[in-house]
Amino acid sequence: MTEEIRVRFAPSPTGHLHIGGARTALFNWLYARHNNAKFVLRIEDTDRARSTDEYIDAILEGMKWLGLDCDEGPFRQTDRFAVYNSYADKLLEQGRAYHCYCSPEELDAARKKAMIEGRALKYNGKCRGLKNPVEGISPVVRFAMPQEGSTAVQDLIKGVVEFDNEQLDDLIIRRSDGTPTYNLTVVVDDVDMHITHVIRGDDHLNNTPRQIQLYQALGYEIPKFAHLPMILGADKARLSKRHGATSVMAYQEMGYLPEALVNYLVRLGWSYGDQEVFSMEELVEHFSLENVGKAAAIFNPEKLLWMNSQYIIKSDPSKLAELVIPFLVKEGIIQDGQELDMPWLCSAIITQQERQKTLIELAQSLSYYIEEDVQYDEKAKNKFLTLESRPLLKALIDGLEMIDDLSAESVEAVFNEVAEKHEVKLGKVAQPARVAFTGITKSPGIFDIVIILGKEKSVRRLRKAMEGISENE
RNA sequence: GGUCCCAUCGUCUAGUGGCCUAGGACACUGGCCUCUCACGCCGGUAACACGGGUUCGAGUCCCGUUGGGAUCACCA
Repeated sequence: MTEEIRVRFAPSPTGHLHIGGARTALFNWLYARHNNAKFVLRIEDTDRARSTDEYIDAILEGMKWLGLDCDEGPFRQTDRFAVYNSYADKLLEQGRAYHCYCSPEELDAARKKAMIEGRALKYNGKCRGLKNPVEGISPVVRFAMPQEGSTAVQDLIKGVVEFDNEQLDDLIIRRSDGTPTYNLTVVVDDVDMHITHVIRGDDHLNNTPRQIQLYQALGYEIPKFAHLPMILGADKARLSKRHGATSVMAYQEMGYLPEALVNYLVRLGWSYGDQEVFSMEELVEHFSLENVGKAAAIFNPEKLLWMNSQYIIKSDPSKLAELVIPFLVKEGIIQDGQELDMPWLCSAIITQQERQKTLIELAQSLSYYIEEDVQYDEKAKNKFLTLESRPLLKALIDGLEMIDDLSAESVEAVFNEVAEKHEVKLGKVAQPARVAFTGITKSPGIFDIVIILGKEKSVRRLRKAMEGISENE
C-alpha cells in the first residue's frame, strides 16, 4: 500500500492572492486532484505585524473564485505556536540550537561589512559557543547548521541541486519575542500535516537545504520537493504592481472568467503537446510535474485576453447572462435590482458572445439592446445617415411594419426587398440601418438585431434616424 | 558581491541524439467568408544566446562565456 499523497498551499496573508500565488495554488491543486491526493491550505501568519484577517479572507475568496477547493484547512500557524516552541525546545535540548544575543543593529552592520568585502552575508556564529546567558537581553534561538559537507535537494523539476553546508547560515528559528520563524514553522507543519510533496515557487529553492537540515535534526523524513519557475512581468522583473493587475480578484473585476485565468496560468510553465485550451477535467487528467518547464515565464496579458474570449465563446449563454448582470449595473446600463427578461437577455448575448473578449465588453455591447435610445457615433452618422439613405430607411420602416411575427426569414425578406426595389446591394441598406439601431458601424448581423430589438423599437429607431437626416440637410 | 536556478520565434511553448528545411498558440500581417464587425478558414514574417568539445550525426549530452532571474531579514 502506497503512502497517501498530501500537498499544501501555504500563503502568508500579507496581501491579496496574486497571480504567482494563484499559480502555485493551482499546481498544487491539480497535482492533488490528478493523484487523488489531499490538498491542504495553511495560512503562514507568523509575521503578526504584516498579516491580517482581511487578507486571509481575500486569499480564500480568490481561491474560491478560481475553483481551488481544499480538503483540509485553512490551518493558521498562529494557532500552533505551542507546537513550534516544543520543537525549538527539543532542538535546544539536543544542542542543535542555541541562544543568540546579538542585536539586530550589530547583525546589520556585519552584513553590510560582508557585502562590501564581497563575502557571503552570513552570521558569524558568535554566540554559538556561549556558555552563559547574557543578562538583560531576551535572546533569539538559532539553529546550528552543520558547517561541513553538503546538502543535496532532490527536486522534481530542477533535478539534483547541491549546496555546500559552509554556505548555510545559522538561521533564527525563534524570535526574541518567543514567536517562531518561517523556516521552523514550515518544516514542523509539513511534518505534522504529513505533507509528502512540497510544491512551491523556486524563490524557495535556496531555503530548501536549510529546511532539509532541520528535518534531519528533528529526525523526520524529507518530503519530495518541486520548485516551480517564477512568473515575471514584461520587463523580466518579478511580477509587481508596476505590471498592472496582480491580484486575482482584479481579473474578476475586469470581466475575466476564472476558467480562462486558470487555463492561461496553467500554460505558463506547463504544457501538454500543442494543446492550448483545456477543460478542468482535462487538466486534472493530464497534469503532471514532468511537463512543468524550468524557465521563468513572462505574463502576457494579450494571450490571457484571447483565452478569455475563447471561454466567452464556449460559455453557455444563460451562464453569461448571470455573470454579466453585475457588469451591466456597473456600466450604468441597468439599475441595481432591475428585472430583465432572461430568455431575451440570453438571445441578445448569443449575438454578442463571439465578438466580446471580457464581461465588461459584453455588458457594453448589450447597451443598445437594453437602453431606450442610442447615441450616434459622429463618424458613423455622417457616413451612413445621409439624404441618400433616407428613402431606404423609410422603405424599411414600411416593410417592418407589415410583418406580423418577426423571424430571421421575415426580416431578411424585408431587407432584401428594399435593396432590390432600390436597386442597391444589401450593404447599402444594412449599414444605415445598423447605425440607426446601434449608433455604430460594427455589430452582430442586422437581422438578429431587429429580432432582439423587436418591431416597435426597431421602427422607432429608424424613424429617429430619418428625422435626424432631415434636420441636418 | 557569495550561492543557486535558468536560456528555442517579441511572448507562452513542442522538442528527451537522426522523424527539425525546428511544430503549435498569442500578437502582428496578406487573403477568403460576409450586410459591418467578430468568429472561422487558408497563407506570411519571426527562434535553437555565443564559443568550445563528445558523436558518424547536437536544439537535444558535457564544459566555458554571456545574459536573465532568485536568494543571502528577529519576512514568508
